Amino acid sequence: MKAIELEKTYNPKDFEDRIYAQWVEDGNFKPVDGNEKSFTIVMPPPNVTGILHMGHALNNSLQDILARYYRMTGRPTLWLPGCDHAGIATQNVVERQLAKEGLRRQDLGREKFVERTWQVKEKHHDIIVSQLKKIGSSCDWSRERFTMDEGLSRAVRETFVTLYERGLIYKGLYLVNYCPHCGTALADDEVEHQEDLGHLFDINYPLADGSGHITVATTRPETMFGDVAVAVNPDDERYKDLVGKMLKLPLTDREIPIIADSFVGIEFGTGMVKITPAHDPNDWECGKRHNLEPINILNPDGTLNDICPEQFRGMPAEVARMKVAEVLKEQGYLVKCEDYKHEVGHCYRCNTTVEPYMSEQWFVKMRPLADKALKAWRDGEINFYPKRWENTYSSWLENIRDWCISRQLWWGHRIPVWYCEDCGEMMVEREDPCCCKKCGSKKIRQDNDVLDTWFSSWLWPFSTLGWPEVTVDFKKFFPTSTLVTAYDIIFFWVSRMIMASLEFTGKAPFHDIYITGLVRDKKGRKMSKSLGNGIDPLDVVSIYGADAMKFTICFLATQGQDVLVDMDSFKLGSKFANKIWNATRYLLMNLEGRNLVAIDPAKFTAVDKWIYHSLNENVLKVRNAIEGYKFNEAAQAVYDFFWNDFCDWYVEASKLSMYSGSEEEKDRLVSVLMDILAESMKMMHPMLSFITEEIYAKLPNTEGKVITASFPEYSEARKFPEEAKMMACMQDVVRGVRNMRAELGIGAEKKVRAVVRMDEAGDLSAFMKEHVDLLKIFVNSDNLTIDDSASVDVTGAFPIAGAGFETYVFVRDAIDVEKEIAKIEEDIKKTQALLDGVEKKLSNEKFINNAKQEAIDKERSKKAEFVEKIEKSNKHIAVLRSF
RNA sequence: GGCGAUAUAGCUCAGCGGGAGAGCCCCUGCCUUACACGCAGGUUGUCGUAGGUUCAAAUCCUACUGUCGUCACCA
Repeated sequence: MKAIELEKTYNPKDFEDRIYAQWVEDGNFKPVDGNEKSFTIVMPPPNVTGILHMGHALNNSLQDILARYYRMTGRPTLWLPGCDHAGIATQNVVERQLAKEGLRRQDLGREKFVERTWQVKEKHHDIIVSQLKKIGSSCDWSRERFTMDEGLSRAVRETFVTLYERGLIYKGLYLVNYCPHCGTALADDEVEHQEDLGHLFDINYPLADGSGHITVATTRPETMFGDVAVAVNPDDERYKDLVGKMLKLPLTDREIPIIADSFVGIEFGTGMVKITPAHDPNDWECGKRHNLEPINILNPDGTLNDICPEQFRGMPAEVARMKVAEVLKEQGYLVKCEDYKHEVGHCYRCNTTVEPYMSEQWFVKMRPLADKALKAWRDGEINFYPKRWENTYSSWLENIRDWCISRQLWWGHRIPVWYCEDCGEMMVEREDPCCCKKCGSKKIRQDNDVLDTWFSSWLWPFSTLGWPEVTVDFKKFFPTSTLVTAYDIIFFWVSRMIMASLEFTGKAPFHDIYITGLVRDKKGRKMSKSLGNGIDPLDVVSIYGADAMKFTICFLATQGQDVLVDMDSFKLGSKFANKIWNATRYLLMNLEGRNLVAIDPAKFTAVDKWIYHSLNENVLKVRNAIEGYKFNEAAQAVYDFFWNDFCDWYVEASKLSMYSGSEEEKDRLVSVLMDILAESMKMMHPMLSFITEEIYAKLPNTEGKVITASFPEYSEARKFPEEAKMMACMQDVVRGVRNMRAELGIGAEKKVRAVVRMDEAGDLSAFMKEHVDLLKIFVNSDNLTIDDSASVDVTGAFPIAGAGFETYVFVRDAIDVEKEIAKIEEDIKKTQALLDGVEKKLSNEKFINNAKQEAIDKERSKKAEFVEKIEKSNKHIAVLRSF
């Protein structure tokens, strides 16, 4: 046959896009039919707020590796892609756009605003999809979903109504977290606590009977207009007599009582707390206990409302705070103001300070759902990798609170509840009603609020497969196999999916949860826009190629560790891909004039057996690593095999026969090389998808595509442990001589004479003899003898110790005898130390009695080895002295 | 404050009961007709500190110290 030419340099741009398009065209990402157990991943849907960052690249690279691997094992494999509408986040993006045009969403009106948001969604969606394609994601685009598409919207409505029917959704007036900037309520976990520098004010409240005053401490004096009481601890001796008395609330004409409640800390501040149920969670609870009517002092935009004295109305709370303090001071009520550090809630989307705000909202009763989710975990239905995240999961579920699901936004699933304006009837409906069910009036209006984004996301693993319909896909691919996600959304998403899935399908939505680390820069900082330390995945692909990116990520993705990268990090993958390319180019060149023959194990040389053995062992490593989510180990295994074993030793060894072997031997060897190469492509494909596909197509011994090929099996027939050991000995000889040459400065131009003296004539000796010509090349010798009868005179030769043999190199002239002796003596010292350790163990009765037999045997063989080495070294010193 | 993670070569990290490993860096030779994104050779570590368990500990346990992450916060 003719040589097959490969471009001189590895240039992924030449083929990545072409190959991706071909995969899509051939439907390679669609699950195959079959009775094998299916493997399913649903992609964590990226938000349509922007474009993908390195975190997405990490996440999707790992999912891609899993999908490609399981696809190659023959299981019907589905990786389902999609995007999330990301309510608040996307709405914010659009509102920021509008702000640049000097507009607010109210200026457009709900309908126009939502329309515009859809446009933004489309734009970002298209970018996200093109990015996922660029990085090589093998997801099934024909099944792509969006959280607001028709099917998913139906699932959302079904869920809402069903939960309502089951008594798990309720509406009520509660104190919720409210973001004045986003203008909506938030769930508890959407609030991030950050340390803020504020002030602690001590304010005097006069007793109504004029008998003096008490002092309360607060960080928020402006909320005093909502005060309904002052509380003290019932056990606080100082204030016992005051309980029940009335206070005059400064700046108002109201009077409030002093009450006793055990939540008040005696030690803290003055031991007296003003109670503002409408603006503080603790006060809210306290207020409920004492039947105190909350007084709301804020407008929805966070400014003070008409309940407050006129001079403060319309002021944002933070402005009012200092103003109120000022007035209090003027009037002599403020007695102290000191700087104070405390944790304050912020909106996780816009970072605005969150206000506890009393309003009517919809909630999901979580306790019953959480209990099911805890049970499923305890029953072993879900496994976290790494395991420690299970604590995070369980402790959150154990302390769960009801979930506020209504949002005062326009972008999202509108709450499927209608109110009759005539009779006040409330209807919770699967289908839009046309009129009031009770009075028949057509004057009905739908609830203005939309649902929390996560209310659609938590259905993702089954809504995307057609639920609530029991579709073919749902039956085949649910429950899914693995979820790959980052740890920052275990609460938001992972645990809620488990709850929803158990509630509605009766099954956990996935078996395994692989929690990735976060992508950080080289200094360990989170990648962020404000720091400007982010890396664009597309830049990485553009510079190094998609394979280089995925392989590097895989190599660095150790379970539970964050991944630290900069642009240069991806050289690792790039270099490896380049190596694969060049090795292939060389091997394909050598096809010139050759004929491929069937691989015949009976004709394997010992070195052939070794490389198959190594391939086999690494196949096992890769399989175990991927199945156990140890991505770095899988990458390490293919790297070691292909580079260190195949290229550095096997291909180098093959050159001998390639240049001087018989025609028949050359055909046989080339065939073996092609076989190993093809097997390597299959083994590496999940991690290096494009280059392996490109090469696989060029190999003369392959048919079809590597993406649809079978992943190599671990095979008993490829186990050759004896040959592997002998090869290791040969490598020892080679390394020994090369080392000596380098140390003595014997250049490549100078050939040496060498004798490998075997301790005995056995298999190892036969192996060395079989490969004597190879040894000559490896050590650059023109005269090398394998001597198993000690018949060759080695007087004056430089000795190198080995296990089962000694190597003598005739380089008398180059040697600095004293230096070499010193080196060997140093070596003996080290070995002696090891030997001492071993002997100590072996003479220890307890060790002999307690250790496993194999451990004892190992120590014994180590002892023998050390003794042999020291003996040989001593002999070699004598040899050197005789020079 | 609770919980959790982590501390191994100059850097980033594997290893997690029986002779210290990888990648990058560094040093020395080499453009050996696949690859200088390369080849060959080499250097580098009280495996955080102190105890404990064990015949044996980088590996298990405890405490401490540093770093990081989370949850919860008392006005």
